[in-house]
Amino acid sequence: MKQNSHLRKLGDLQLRILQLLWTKGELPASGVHAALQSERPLAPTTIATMLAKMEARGLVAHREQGRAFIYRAAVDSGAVTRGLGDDFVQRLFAGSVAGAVAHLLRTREVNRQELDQLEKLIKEEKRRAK
Amino acid sequence: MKQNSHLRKLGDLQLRILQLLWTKGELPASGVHAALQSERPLAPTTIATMLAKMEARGLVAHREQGRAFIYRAAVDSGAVTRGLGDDFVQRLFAGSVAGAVAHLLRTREVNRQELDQLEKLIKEEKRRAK
DNA sequence: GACATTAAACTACCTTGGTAGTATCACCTT
DNA sequence: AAGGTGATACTACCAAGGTAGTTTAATGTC
Repeated sequence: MKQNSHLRKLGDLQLRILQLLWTKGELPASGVHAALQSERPLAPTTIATMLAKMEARGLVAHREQGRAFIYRAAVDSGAVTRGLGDDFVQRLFAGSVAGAVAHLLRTREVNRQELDQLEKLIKEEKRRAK
Repeated sequence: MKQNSHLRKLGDLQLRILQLLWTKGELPASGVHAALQSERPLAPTTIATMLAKMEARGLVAHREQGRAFIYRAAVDSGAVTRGLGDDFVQRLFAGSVAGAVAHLLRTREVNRQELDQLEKLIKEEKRRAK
């Protein structure tokens, strides 16, 4: 069993950067800055610093192309989502996935169509769980 | 609509203390320390400091009984769960509750019985959402 | 070759959760 | 009255996320 316990905590900016790299594949530091510019008007140095910290933590990696650093994600999207999901379920619902799901469904608006899809998903899971 | 955006972030210790107060109702600082002793062997001063910080943030409140401070939660359990849930859904699934639920169900073991209950819950939601 | 441009490295801060040592204060006991 | 005990107050630190200024290295341009 993979122990992704180290990616249970992730700051907002770090997560956004990872999400960006997951969709774009690779980006120079300046490209990350540019892409985030509209939603987060940060200084280029801020992005560079963050990337360096993230690399030290093993979240991203880079290669050099001339003088530019091209960054890419070094952790899997699924693993991160999984890790943060574990944290959520663990902290608030004592590890009960069903409890977490029930809370989400009960306290939020989910439209008809989505409910249908979820119902179908549950049927599949039942079949699989046998 | 209540905007509980301020309780979207909560440290582990802070959450544990709140959970304790929600179940116990009221506790002196020393009682909080005692109750958490086994799972977190922290100094009494650590608990006291944390409670003070939490009070400054409006998470708990206290009354004095003699020289003892009796603490109680100042925020609702539902509101906190809701806030942290919002954060989870927002950050990882762009606000899609169905997406979050689907991920949780797909990537984790949920036993037959729980799946049955969830199925029932979805039917209820459908009826309500009409 | 001097210079402007651009990207990154280095350095420094602020904030917050978490942790705890030391000081203090009120009360109880003798 | 003196001293012990229990509990909070005050103060200080550390680590990590986040933010950005200043410096340095490489590139292209005139």
